[in-house]
Parts: sequence; structure tokens; C-alpha cells
Amino acid sequence: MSTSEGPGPLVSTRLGYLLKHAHVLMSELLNKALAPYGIDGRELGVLLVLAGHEPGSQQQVAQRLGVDRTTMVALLDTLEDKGLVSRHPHANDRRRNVVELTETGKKTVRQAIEASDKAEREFLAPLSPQDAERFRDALQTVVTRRDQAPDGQR
Amino acid sequence: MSTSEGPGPLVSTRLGYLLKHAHVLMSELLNKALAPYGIDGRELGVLLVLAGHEPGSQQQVAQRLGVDRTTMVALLDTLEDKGLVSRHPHANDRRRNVVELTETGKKTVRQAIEASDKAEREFLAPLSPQDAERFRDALQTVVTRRDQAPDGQR
DNA sequence: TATTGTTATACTCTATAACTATA
DNA sequence: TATAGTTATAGAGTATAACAATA
Repeated sequence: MSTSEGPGPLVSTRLGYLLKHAHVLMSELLNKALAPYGIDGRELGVLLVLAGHEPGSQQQVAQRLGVDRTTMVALLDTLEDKGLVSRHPHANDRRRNVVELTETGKKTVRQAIEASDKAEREFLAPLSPQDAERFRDALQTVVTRRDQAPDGQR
Repeated sequence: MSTSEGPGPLVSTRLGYLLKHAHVLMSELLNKALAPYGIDGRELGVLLVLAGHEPGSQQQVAQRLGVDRTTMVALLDTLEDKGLVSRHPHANDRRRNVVELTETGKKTVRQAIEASDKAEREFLAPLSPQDAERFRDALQTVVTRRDQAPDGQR
């Protein structure tokens, strides 16, 4: 997506427009940074969920990531093909697949996190370090939105 | 998209994750706010481009918005069906369609901008007014990215 | 009867290729 | 031949419905 001329200030100051393009830009930088490791941003999300929790069922992984369990099937298929995750039946409930990172997967996660950090630094480069930190904090506040206003109003 | 438990800090601190969810949240708030006027956020983008420039061809509108001209066709079809824009052939080049807001379209834009402002205030509600302003400025800086570093470094 | 993983299917958004009518 | 608009088609990404195996 390139505008080459810009849509004008009526559009380019809208949060919807800004957030969409910020997300597109970040995705491009991230996918470029992850390409050497053969994964994209969505797949890194799955790997990070696996890295951050005890091994769980496909459905648990899907819920944590906020995607449908049917979406998770194809996602894990490709990650398994790449040798980054393993699936094996749960001992006490054979309906479930226990999903885990392989050794290769764990190594890839470590490298991918570094690559992702680099992409984030690139994304934030136009901001001062303090503004960059404030920006990330604001994003987290807004996304986490536990619905308390900043100073008692509303 | 709801996670209901969260993907864990390894994922939820990533800019890619935060920007995606911020964009989804903003889109939901915006579309809800625009629903009474029968348009969504994408369609508002088109209307705002038309409101901010002299009447132009479909292709100019598409370029300004950063979408393909084939995408613009269906977008304008629905907006024309809703009576918000009009198409008529250019006087000196009958290959072109001149696209303009109708009177209804102009009125809708004014109302939709107010609704969009309200959705943005809702989105930014968890931040202090100063933080909200900083957040929008940072977004604009990052998206506009004319590739100069903040203070000569890099 | 309910749940897990799977498959088939469909829907949205978007882009590429080919067609038409003009230039 | 080149361009503007259009149409048909295809590719992501995601979701819903139905099915098999298991509980």
C-alpha cells in the first residue's frame, strides 16, 4: 500500500487511518526481519505463546492468541512442517494434541525475538527514546483498556 | 477477536501485536459510531478524500487512498447506491468519471466526522489528554516517516 | 451428550489479468 | 498504443458448519 501523494489532512489525522498504516508498516518491517528464519509475524505469535506457557492443547493456544481453533490447525501444520513445533496426543485425554516447541523451535524463537526487537527499533526510529517508550506504554494502556479513566472522570 | 485470558507478556508487549489490536479496537468503535449513518470506516475514508480535494477521477481518488482502482469501483458503487457520491463523465475525456459528493454526501460527512471524533475520544479515554495528544503525534510521526532520526543519531 | 481436532465451505478484503470504450 | 473504468478471477486471512474420534 503506497499513497505517493497522501489522502489529505482530513484523512491522515484520523486515528483509524494512522493505526491501520502503522500496523501495515510494522508488519512489513517485522516480516522482513523474520524472513531469514522462515517465519512471519503471525507464526512468531504462535511460537511466543508456546514459549510463554506450559505445553497446552491446540485449543488453549488458539484461545490465548484470540484465533479460531480451525485457524490454529493450518498454522500448526506449517510450523510442524518447518520442524518448529511438535504435536502428540495427551496421555489422559486422547482427543487433545499437546503442542510444544521443538529444540529447533526454541532456538528459532530466541533468534526471532532479536530480529523482532530490531524491527521495532526501526519502526520507532523517528521518535526520541522517551517518546518511543511513551508510545509503547500508551498502546498497552489503550489495548488493555480495563476501562478506568485516567483521573477519575467519566 | 477476544483473547479472554491474554497471550502472555512475551506476545502482549510486541508492537506488532499491540498495533494490530489497537487497530481492531479502533475499527470496532468507529464502525459502531458510523452505523447510524449507514457507512463504515473504509467508506468514510473515501468520503473524506472527496471532501478534501477538488472533484477528480476515480483513479485519483484511489491513488490518494492507496487502494487499487479495481477496489475503488465497488466502493463507489455502494456509495453511489446510498446517494452519497455521484459519477458523471468528464467533459473533455469521456474515459474518466468525475466523482463528487452529493448534498446528502456532504451532510453525511459532517455528521460522520463528529461520530468519528466521538469514537476517537472513546478510544483515547484511558489516556490523559496530554498522553492522548502525544500518542497521536507519535503515530503521525511514525507513519509519515520521512526517515530523519530524532536528533542526528543513526 | 459434549469436546478436540479436522475438513469443507464461505465470506471479506484486496490484487492481477483481461475486456471495453475512449484517447 | 495507451489509459480509465469495469469485470472475472484468485489469493490471503478468517470464520461457521459438519464430521470422526474420544470423553
